[in-house]
Amino acid sequence: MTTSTEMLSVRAAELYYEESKTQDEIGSLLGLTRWKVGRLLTQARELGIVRIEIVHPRARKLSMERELREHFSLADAVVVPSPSDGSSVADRVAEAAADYLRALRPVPGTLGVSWGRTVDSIADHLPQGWARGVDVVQINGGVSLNRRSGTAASTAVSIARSGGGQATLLPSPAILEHRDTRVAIEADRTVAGVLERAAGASAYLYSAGVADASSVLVDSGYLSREDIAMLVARGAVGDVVGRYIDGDGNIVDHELDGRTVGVSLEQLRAAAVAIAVISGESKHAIARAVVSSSLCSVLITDEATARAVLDQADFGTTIQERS
Amino acid sequence: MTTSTEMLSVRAAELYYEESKTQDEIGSLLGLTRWKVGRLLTQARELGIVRIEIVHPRARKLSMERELREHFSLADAVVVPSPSDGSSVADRVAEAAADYLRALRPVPGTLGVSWGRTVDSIADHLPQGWARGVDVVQINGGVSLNRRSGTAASTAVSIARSGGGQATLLPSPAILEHRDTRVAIEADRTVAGVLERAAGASAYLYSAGVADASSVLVDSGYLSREDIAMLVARGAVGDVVGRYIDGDGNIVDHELDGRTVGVSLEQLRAAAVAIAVISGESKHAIARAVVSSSLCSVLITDEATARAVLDQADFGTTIQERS
DNA sequence: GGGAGGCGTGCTCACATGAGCAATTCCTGC
DNA sequence: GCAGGAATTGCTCATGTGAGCACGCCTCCC
Repeated sequence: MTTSTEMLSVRAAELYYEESKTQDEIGSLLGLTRWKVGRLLTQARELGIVRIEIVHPRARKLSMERELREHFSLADAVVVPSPSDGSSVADRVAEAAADYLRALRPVPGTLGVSWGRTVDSIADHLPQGWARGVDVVQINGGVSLNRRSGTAASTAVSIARSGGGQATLLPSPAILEHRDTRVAIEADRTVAGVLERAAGASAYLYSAGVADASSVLVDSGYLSREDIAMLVARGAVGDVVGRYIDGDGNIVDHELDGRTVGVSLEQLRAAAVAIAVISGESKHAIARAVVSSSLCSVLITDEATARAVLDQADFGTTIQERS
Repeated sequence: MTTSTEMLSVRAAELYYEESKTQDEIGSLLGLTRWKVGRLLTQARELGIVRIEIVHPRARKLSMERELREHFSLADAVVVPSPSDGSSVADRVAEAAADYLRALRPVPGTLGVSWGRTVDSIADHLPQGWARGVDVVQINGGVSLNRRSGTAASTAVSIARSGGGQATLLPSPAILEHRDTRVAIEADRTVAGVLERAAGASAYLYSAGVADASSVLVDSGYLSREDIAMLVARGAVGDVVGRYIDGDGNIVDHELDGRTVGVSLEQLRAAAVAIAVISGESKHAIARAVVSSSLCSVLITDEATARAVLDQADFGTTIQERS
């Protein structure tokens, strides 16, 4: 019985979706009433006999977005499908982030941004005139120790320029050698002013880094490979605005954190709009940490990362990760 | 412009097919009229952004079936999708053939069948009582030279038994050594009677063989590897009811054909219902030959073979195959 | 044997949708 | 700058479709 119903479902689905016949026609063709055909089609869809797929580089996974919003009380989520061809996931996610910013309402008067490859790529994808009068503030210390210097600044400036506003840069290293220096520099009028602007931003945009030697913070000379190894040993999964956190979103090394300049994690958590853009195989752990510890109100990511985040959620948060 | 319309199509398709929202909900969501949304969806389907697929082992490719019917004036065609997993295509095609026979109307009073792996597999898939009172006649000489003997008989008997009718076997070798012997045996009252019944069958069911050393005719000792090599050299692509034909459906070796017992190709061509069941990579050429020379009125095959047959048709029949 | 409950079926009705058409806009060539 | 034509848009209307309901059948349990 079941098998013959299934066969009818298949035939009905073929006639309906491939031959675009009406349910009535299918009914008389298969000797069924049109309501029966309707039910068979519903069944075929439920059983997954009929698979409807949206294939487009800029398609999104709305069902996963909904799950993310619900599980983690996010204000919003954007999930980009993992590409079947080899094209770059990071690029597509950056594009989606640019789209999101562009459509963000209310338009933020001041946008706090971090820096790094991801944010830089988002800046590249923002078209000229994506907004009118969006000012940009850096929310963590810039890179300035080696050849890479200037990237952080150019990211912020580029976003501000295309958004028709002014960029305010944070004239400070990301991490200082002594806590006292950090306190001193933050007290400096210029820096204090920027941090104040940053604190008052109407939206934040940032990414997250992985806790390994490939980090931009290592690259820039702020941290050594040994520092990273130590952080990992203490449970760090990655960093957000230069601050290393563990799987539960807690600061791993308070001494290090005390030497780090910029917006605090508490400020991010309290923000109305905090957009985290995190993608890629290596960033699953840090994405989980960011989302589950409410560091963002909006997550923009790829399908694989979203699945990793949700899978953890399904098993409950009590299950510990094996290291 | 085009790109933004495309994006709207994608968004609309997502909301419609994944979120099952109504078109005017989508309209108000995207700030469009509901007619615009309808048009976007049509466009999305036409552009292939929305891909609807029917995934089921017993699904069929109705569009290819239609093409086959139209290109080759077939009464009917059945095309089974090529399985994505490793499961046997031959088996699925045999199952489809059994389904087809079962549903065939009017029910044939007498069914002429050939023998071989394919027909045997079809017999296996016919359920007990698939018809009431279908008599079966063999349409070509049986296997009788080696251990395999009996298969041909059992195929026919099995089909007849499950179809509630009697089997009439053709008590003759498939190929004789001398033409005169063939004439003599065909004149014999018993054999002549069977051939007459075969000629009067209301439907035929047969497969086709490849012209290579793996042929059942070689296996059974009727032909040597050298014979096959000679046939191939003369353009043979395979055999139908023991008769070797070239790409255009012509008998390759009239001398050999004169020694072959059974229904002639002309009889098959003239038949109202001649069901050819041909599947598998190696049988593309013979399938093309059978279909394009009208040896069957119904083709049952797999997707890949159907595509091969149709591709040839698209290029026109004038293009010669390179050997 | 008889009743209760569950399941499948056919139907009504309200809603969703596509075809076809007028109105508008946009473009193009003069 | 403007007329003509093509494309696009909003609409009417007929049709297609799914939700919900009533009926009958089957089964299971008393």
